[in-house]
Amino acid sequence: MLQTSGEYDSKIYVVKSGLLRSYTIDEKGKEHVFMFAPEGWVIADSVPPEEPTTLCIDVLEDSVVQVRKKDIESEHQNVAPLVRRLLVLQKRVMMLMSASALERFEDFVATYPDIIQRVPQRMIASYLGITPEALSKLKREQLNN
Amino acid sequence: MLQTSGEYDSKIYVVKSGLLRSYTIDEKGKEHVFMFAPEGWVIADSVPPEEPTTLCIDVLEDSVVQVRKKDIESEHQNVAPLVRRLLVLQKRVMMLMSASALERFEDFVATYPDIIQRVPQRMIASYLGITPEALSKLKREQLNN
DNA sequence: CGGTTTTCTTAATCTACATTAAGGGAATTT
DNA sequence: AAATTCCCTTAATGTAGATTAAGAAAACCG
Repeated sequence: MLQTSGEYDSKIYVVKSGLLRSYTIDEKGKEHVFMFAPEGWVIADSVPPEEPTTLCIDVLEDSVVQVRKKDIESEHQNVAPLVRRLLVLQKRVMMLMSASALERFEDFVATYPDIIQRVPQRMIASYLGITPEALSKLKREQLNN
Repeated sequence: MLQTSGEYDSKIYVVKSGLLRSYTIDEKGKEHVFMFAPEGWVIADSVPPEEPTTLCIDVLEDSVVQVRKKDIESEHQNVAPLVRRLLVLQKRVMMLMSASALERFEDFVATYPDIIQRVPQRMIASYLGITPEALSKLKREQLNN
């Protein structure tokens, strides 16, 4: 566990190897996966460091992680990764609003084929915004067609 | 209409006055509002300028808009607005995944109280990811409780 | 190894929201 | 002012996915 919600002075985690995950826990105790971060990725809560975090970040595999301070100054040489991240989130929002669970699943498989092998189904379901039961049904229907 | 999907060399629009909107149109011809941008806001498609746009951007009120080139270099003095935008999208994704339509509506009203007055209900419904009919019902139930 | 825990699946029932259809009111056009 | 168009609402019915409950299969563990 690298970060729970409500903490201050949140960091940026650069994944050298392994697999990290960020998520929230709602009032009913249900987890909602925000993103997965395999090697080469960066994961962080976008809140400013002086505000309490909303995301939890934990480790799904043995990992080597570089912990970096949120320093607006030191980041300003490259906005490119931030814009890339914006595009990913833009697409995610549009998929959640306009695509069915099956379409979102197929897009996820196509976009992150390696992650499927490495995390439990229920976390993929959570990322897609559906229950593990619904995902299980989806996959069966996909096979029968 | 400032931008339709499929165009190249997309711009950044800085809203001096008035109200802009970005959205997609799906295969069934249905619009999905991605965001509203009143005065002081910036609106853009996050795709790199050499790739085709996915969003349409149009004008909901008479507006004064500054059109800016997407120049990674010229932007790099301030990453703060990009991080702020990331936080907005992070929250939007989590709301779409974990909150009911009513909760999303109440959050929208609390966060953007001025926008409600200025845009048709069906666009707010679209932003929330529901139909105008569902929003209409929601509001009635909200009054009766 | 057997026992416990976690993960995944199946199936029945339920519910939030979509779809379809219709009507009414306000604004705009002729 | 009649006609057209746009916007919002109501209500009936339909459906994707949630919930609940149960069992099977795999992973973990004493």
